[in-house]
Amino acid sequence: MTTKPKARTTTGSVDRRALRDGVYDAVLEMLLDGTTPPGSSLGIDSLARELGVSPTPVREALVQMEHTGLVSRTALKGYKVAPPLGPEQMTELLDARTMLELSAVERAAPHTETLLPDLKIAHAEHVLSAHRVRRRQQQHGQAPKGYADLREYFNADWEFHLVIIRAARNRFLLQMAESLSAHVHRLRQSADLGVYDLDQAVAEHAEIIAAFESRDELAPVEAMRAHLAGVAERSVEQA
Amino acid sequence: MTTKPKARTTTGSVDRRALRDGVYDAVLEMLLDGTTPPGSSLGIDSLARELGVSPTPVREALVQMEHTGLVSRTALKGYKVAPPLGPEQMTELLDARTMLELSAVERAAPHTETLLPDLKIAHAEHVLSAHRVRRRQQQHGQAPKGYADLREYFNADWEFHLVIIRAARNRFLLQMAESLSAHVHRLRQSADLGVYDLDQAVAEHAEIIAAFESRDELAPVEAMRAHLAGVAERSVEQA
DNA sequence: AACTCCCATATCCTATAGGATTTATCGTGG
DNA sequence: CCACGATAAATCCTATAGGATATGGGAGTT
Repeated sequence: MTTKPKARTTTGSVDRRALRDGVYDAVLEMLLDGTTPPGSSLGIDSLARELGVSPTPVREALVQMEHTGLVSRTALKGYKVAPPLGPEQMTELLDARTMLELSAVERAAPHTETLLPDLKIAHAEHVLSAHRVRRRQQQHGQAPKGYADLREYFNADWEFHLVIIRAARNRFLLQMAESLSAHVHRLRQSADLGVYDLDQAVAEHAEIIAAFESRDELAPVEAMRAHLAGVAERSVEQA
Repeated sequence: MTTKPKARTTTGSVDRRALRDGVYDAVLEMLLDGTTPPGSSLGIDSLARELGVSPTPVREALVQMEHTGLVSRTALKGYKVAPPLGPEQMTELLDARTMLELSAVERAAPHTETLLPDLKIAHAEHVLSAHRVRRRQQQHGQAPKGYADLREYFNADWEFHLVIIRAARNRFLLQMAESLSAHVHRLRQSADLGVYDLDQAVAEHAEIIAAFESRDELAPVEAMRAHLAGVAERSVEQA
């Protein structure tokens, strides 16, 4: 499996991506798939052999991933998959996310004119991927099990939020949001959501857009607050 | 040549610090001293030779430092010191910090009883280091030039804020704050503050403590807001 | 039977070497 | 005098090897 020689040299492409970025993506995919149980040790040369590279880029990718909280390192002992988020940690995550996104909406409101087109595009992508997931679910009976199917939907959903955060014109807020994104994804992975969540999320996103279109200063904040409250409710519902 | 490349093994402590952590601290110190001009390239094996280690731990330390924003990496080109914060970036930083710390104060208010002792200790340390800096300034005439003298004061000041943020009992907020700390330090380094700022900061911190002691829910938030507004005012005053 | 000590294996951490790429310098032509 | 191209040095990126350390199992003792 995955025994590709990687075509390492002289690809002539505009990639400009070092090997460590590719390793980072591979490990991230591996973690988000949920195949690796939490607490299992991530051996460096094990990953190196598995990916067909040397330990050095693997080490760098793990260092980069350390700050996301998905892996934890113990000096001279190695890396291991971080334990799953407990109930109180989940509450903390939702709380921090709410704080951050509400502030972002406040700061994005003055730029509603330039924000709305991008937001509508992101919403369309979200709706489309939701349709696709629903179609897939109807075909395969239920529970597509393969997380890769939902991956596209999650990205579209998160992209909707990112568009708003980008409109806040504050790179530190954006940095914080990206720092939280991995945890948000992992939280949703653990919560085996059903098909109803899709409809509700899409509807709440639509209300956020409507709130922005109303040109009311407070409406978007309230719409986002309602949406995140719904997300929190649906998340703890699983636990 | 202030480096001790030897005798790092089996110190008996529970730290278990690998070499890459030491390199990280060394590079951080180097950057915060302000001796390295922004935009200058940080050669990997240059640092390796300078610190007396191999390139591998240097590389890992730089990867770890990449996410703080103090250094920027271009694939296949190397690392360089990040450009200094422009005026709008400074505004963004203060804005993000205000948002974060006000939220932290709100969440810390319910735990005032356990918070106050630690806060008073941190405040005492802050006052002490302020005295020390003032004494030093009176001796050396003015402008201690050596940033290392102010380093202790900055840490004490920031520790005061960290105590409050820790009391918020939200590890993601704390993570965000630590992510911002490097930028805050660098901002203060560029702003060559005078002795009056010390008194004002100490006074405002004391008012924050008084606000917590008043057992009023809103008072601490307002006190922190006033403090951060003062910090912003004194920062832009330099530009 | 339970505990301690010791050793073998696996892994991490650091150092060194080689291939690929970028940047600087120098010479030549317009 | 300026622009352009080729060569050379420096640097980055990756691979491999060796020393140091933690973990697991077995023998011996109480």
